[in-house]
Parts: sequence; structure tokens; C-alpha cells
Amino acid sequence: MEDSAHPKRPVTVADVAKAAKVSKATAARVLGGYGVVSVQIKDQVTAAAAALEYRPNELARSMSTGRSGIIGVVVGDIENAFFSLAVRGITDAARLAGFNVIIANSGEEIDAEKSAVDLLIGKRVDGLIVTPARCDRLDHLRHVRRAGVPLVLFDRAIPELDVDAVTGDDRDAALTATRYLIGQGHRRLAYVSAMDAEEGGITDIAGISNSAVRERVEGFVSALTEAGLPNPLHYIRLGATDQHQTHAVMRRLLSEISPPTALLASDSLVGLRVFKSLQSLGLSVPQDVSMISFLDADWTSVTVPPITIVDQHVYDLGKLAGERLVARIERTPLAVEHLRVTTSLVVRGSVATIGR
Amino acid sequence: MEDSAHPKRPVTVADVAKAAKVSKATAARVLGGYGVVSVQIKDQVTAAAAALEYRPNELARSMSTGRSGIIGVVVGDIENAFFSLAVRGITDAARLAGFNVIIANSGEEIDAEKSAVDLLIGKRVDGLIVTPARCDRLDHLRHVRRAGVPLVLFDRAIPELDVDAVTGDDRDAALTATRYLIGQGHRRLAYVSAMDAEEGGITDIAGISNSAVRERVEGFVSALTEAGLPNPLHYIRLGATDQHQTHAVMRRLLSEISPPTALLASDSLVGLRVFKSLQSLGLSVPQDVSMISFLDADWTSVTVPPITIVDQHVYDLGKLAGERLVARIERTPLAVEHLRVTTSLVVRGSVATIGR
DNA sequence: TGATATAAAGAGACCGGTCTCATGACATAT
DNA sequence: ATATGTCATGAGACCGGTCTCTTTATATCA
Repeated sequence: MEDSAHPKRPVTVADVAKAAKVSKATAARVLGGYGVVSVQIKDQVTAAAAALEYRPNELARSMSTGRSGIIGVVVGDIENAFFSLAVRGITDAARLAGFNVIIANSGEEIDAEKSAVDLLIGKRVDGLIVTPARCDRLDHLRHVRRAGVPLVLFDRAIPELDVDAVTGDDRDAALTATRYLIGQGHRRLAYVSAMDAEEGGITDIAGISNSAVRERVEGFVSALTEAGLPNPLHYIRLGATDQHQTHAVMRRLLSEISPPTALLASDSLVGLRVFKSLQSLGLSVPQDVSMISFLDADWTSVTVPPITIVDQHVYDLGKLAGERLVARIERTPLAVEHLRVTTSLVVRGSVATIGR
Repeated sequence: MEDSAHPKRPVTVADVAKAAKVSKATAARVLGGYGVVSVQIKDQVTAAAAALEYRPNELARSMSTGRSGIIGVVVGDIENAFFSLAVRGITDAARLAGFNVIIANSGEEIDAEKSAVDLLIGKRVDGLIVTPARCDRLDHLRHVRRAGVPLVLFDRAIPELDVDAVTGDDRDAALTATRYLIGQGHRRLAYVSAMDAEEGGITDIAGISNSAVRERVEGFVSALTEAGLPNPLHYIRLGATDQHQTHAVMRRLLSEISPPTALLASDSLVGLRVFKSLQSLGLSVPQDVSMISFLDADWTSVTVPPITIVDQHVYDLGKLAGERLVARIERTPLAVEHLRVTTSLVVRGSVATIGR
């Protein structure tokens, strides 16, 4: 009865004003915490507001101030530990500055990303953090700029966009990890990524539309090249998008005439799939195959052996992106930058020393 | 120059109307997709809108319609795989119905939860899904009801609140898992949870303020009782809130005169900590100690041995909560219900058969 | 005592949409 | 030819805040 009978129109400043016998403007001053009001009136209004259980309509507030207090975040896949940890970092930075976060998932699809961006702009977010699925379709991001909404790219940079980006130092990370593998005596190294497969393997590194993937491949290839190893592109495999695909990729890879002795997995999901795949093929790590995965995910420390990983300091990455965006929103004068967070190799037990 | 020089006031219906040489009302009809407009005028307005790159201000739209198209979700900890998977389920259900999701983290703290709820109500969300940190402080949730905002509780029920709840069948899950352990010959069983420790162990099950935790403990105790095992509360341990605490809890537990032979971990984070703790104590699973964890987390399938788990079908749980809330928002006539999603025991290798 | 400064409160425009109601044009019925 | 109805468009109120500008009351000074 009490709930359904009163669909109860929410209490507004006008209601509070009437109850406190003051003008709407005065009540608004108290409730909004601006302007000058006498102590007596202030108490009067506060009391009336409490009695009526007044809650400000943030929507209306945003309407007139033009600020929503919301930061929009478009990520590739929230379920991925990489993103959920990054979101934590972003959220913490945002909350510290008094902003809230609204999250949208693009599923790494450019159209979903586009509509998510449009939607958030429509909600008049104060700023936007986007993980661009591709670096070649930019209209929607250009539009964000033109709409005057601060934008920070996350995990992937797009130099031609002239906008801040926060990423790991992917090139260096791959370089370091690969050098380490080479240093342990490995000569045939594979790189496995979840990026959608192009036909017939990699031929054109510069053409990879995802900068994070591209930089990692570049680092990987550089390390092989500087070590004088032949055919650096030979063992690069894309398309490890799910367990089934990964398994297929792994079977093909390991049934080559000279199969690789070490694998570099492009992210923790791929790493997990690769590890499972090796298990089901009856291969043991690192005796039969060595591996390194990106990201310090849960699972990497409890396997036997624990997995050697490239720690991307994802939380910091997210926090930095959040802080950068806040600075932009607050119009702090800053040059456009590509901030790279250095990564660190955490050596555990998944890489064997061979050929000595 | 071009970006900074034009802080570029966003394009409004009025601007489009002027450009299309029609009234604001007519332009709004076309842009908002309501009312009746002749085809000719419609094209005219559409063209003008495209030329000006008009984007509707969803805030203003929400103001006048009273609907924001947003569902608010307050979770305990987004970083926890349980919640991030649930959020995926919620988000999918929401998007299917045309809603967006805004996520807030309570950190399982009642005050943070309170302010998150207030904030979301302020943003005029169309509905709210909350994981209540406690079942005894309810003012803010009562207020949600009074404000006329549909509410669905997630993972934990509060019967006295007369509101929908979607949870796993925690009692049954714990009962089944415990019975299984007993069936494998275990007689000394421990239950380890991350809930804040009360002094001196558990004495009053009915007093546990988190219904999910309470039901699991009840199920655990029921199974022990029906098997005629003595002292069912003896090995229940709370306070496994981080790796350090968990380690302390485990040391104490396993240095008892008759230590437990099997452990039930209340969630996947606790499970992971327990597993790591066992590793560092040099104990092997299941030879030295058997264990079962809640939630089919990543790590549980790649350990040696893989962990026997209680699968809570979390994605479905989230999806169901999302669907239920959408139904409420759309005023589908439904009785208030506590929906329980049945769980299933996935037997892998972390439980030994003993004493035969 | 009157002039002026200053603090506090009120009146009402505004943000950008939605939506009701009024108006005008044209077609059909009488 | 006049009345009636329908359809497309225009005018303007409204949502619930913020904020500028104006008015009123009180204090300060010559």
C-alpha cells in the first residue's frame, strides 16, 4: 500500500524552500553549497531538507553546470583481468578527484566502440578513456576532440590523433622478455597473440592496427634480429581468440619440422589458453616447452611451475590514465604526451636453460 | 588552434531547427523520433542535423522524460572474478533491454555502499542492483524503495526488506560440497571465509550479517551434523582477508592437535590464498590436505591438481538479476521473490579419498 | 540625521530536451 | 457555401537544478 500508492514525486528544492518558508534561490544556495546564507536560514533549510529526505537531482545539476562528474571508460573486455585491474586504477584516481566512472564494453569491435563513445558523449561525460580497438578508424575519436571532451587513450596509442595516451612500454617489454629467452639458450621462439588472424601469417608489421600488439611484435622481432636469428616472423601466430582456436594454433605450431622451444604469450588470457593447451598435449613446462606470459594474473603463480611473466603494473597504468584525464578535465596546461609505464620481467619457473 | 579556439558550444535542437528553417518543436520531433512529421520536413531536418553533427544531450532528455536509461550496480569488489563475471551478465541483460550500466564499488564497506547508493539515486538511475555488505543496516536500501526506484539484491538476500533477491543456492552448495567431502572419508572439515573475523570464532550462526556467508556456514554445519560429526563449528575460520591473514589462519588451523583433513574455501580469492598458503607450508593437495573452492575461477583448472569447485554459474546469476531488474523497471507485475540459482559441484583432483 | 556601503534574500532566466495545446491548411461531408 | 474533421506545424510550458541581477534590510560614516 505505502509503496505502490505513493509513486511519490521526488522532493525538489522548491519543496524544501516551501517547507522552510524561504525562496527557491535561497534553499538552492544552502542545498547546493554556494553563495552566502545566514546561519539561521541555513539551519532552517537543512532541517527542512532532512525532514523531507531531499536528495539532489544530479541530472538537473549537471544540466545547468554543464559538468556531470562522470568519466566514461570504454574497454575491450571487462572480464579480462587486465582491464578489470586497470578499471580499478582508473576508478581510484577518479574517485580521489571527485569523479565517478561509467564503464562500457566494446568487445574489441569498432562499431560497438563507436556507439559506446557516442552514448557516453550523449550522457555528457566530463572526459573519456578509450582503449581503441583499431588505430585506423578514428572518426568517432576525432569527434570526441571536436566536441571538446577530454580524451585519454589507454593501452594503445594513435600518434596521428594528437591526444594523450597511457600504455605499457610494450616494445621494450617484448624485447626484454625475448632477450631473456635467447639468453637462456633458446633459438626458435614463437609469439602467440589473440589478435584476429590475417591470412597466411604476419608479413607487414607496420600494418598491425593495434599499437600494443604491433610494438610487442616489433620488440620480439628486434630481439631475434639483433641475435642474428633467421626468419624472425616465422613463428608469430595470431588468432588465439578462444581455447579451441588456441589449441589449433598450438598443434600447428608444435608440429612444425623444427618446433619452437619457447613461447611468448601476448596476454594472460592467451597465456592461460596456451598453458592449458600444452597440458592437454601432454607437454610439460619448461622441460618440453618454455613460456613467458604478459600480465601478473592470478593463475600464473599457482601453476607448476609458476609462470615467468612480464608485469605490466596495470593498476598503475589505469591510475595514471585516470589522473591524466582528471588533469585534462581541470584544464591543467600540459603538452600532449604518450606516457609509457615501464614493465618488469618476473622470473619464475617456466623457462628452461638449454643448449649449453 | 582549431580545437582550443572553439570551445564549441554543442549543437542543440534549436540550432538544427534554425538551420532547417523549422520550429524547435518540429526538429525535436524528428530528432527524438516521436510525433508526426511529413517526409519532406523530416529529410530537411535530418540533413541539417547531419551537417551540424548534432548529438542529442541525453541529460536533457532524461530530465524531461524522467528516465535515464541507466542501471546502477553496487558491487563488493570489481576486481573479484565473481563480481566482474556477474557484471558481465548484468550488462548483457541490460544492453539487451536498452539500458546502460554504471558500476560502483563498495569495498564491502557499509558507508561506501551507502554513499554509492545515494549517488546513483542522485543520478536518477532507472533501477539499482546492490550487493549489500551487511544485512542489518538497511536505511539506505529502504530509502531506495521509498524513492520508487526498483531494486534487486544480488548474491545476498534480506528477507525483511520485501525486495527481489538473486543469489546462488548457497546453503545447498555448501551442503553438497561438504557431503561430498564426508563421502570421501573426511571427518575433520574446515570452512575458511574472508568475512571479517569476530573474536573467538563462530558461536552464533544466525547472527552472521551476510546471508551468503550464513547460508554456506549453515549448509556446512548441517552436513556435519547429519553425519553425526562432533563439534561442527570447531573448524570454521573467518578473517582470511588477504594473503598474510590467510596464512596466519592456515598455520593456526593446521597446527591443531587433530588438524582438519579437508578445507572448504568460501570464494575463489580465499581459495587461491589457501592454495598458496598450503604450497608455502610445503603441503601437497590432496595428499596432505584436500580442498574445495567456490567459483570456477581461472586458476582452479591449471593447478596441480586441478581444484574441485562449486560452480555458481555467476554469469547466469548476473544475467538473471539484470533481467529481473529490467522487468521491475518496466513494471511487469511480479511477486517479490528470492530467486536461487542452483550450483553444481565440479569434481576435479583436489580431494583425496581417505580412511578406507 | 541622511548618505552610502554591504550583506542577505528574492525573482526569474537559463540549460536542452519533451510534450501539450493552439493554430492553420486542406479535404470531405452536409 | 458552410461546417466538420484530420494532419502537419508552431508556440510555449515544463523538468530541477544554477546563477545573475534586483530588491530589501542593516551597518557605517560624515
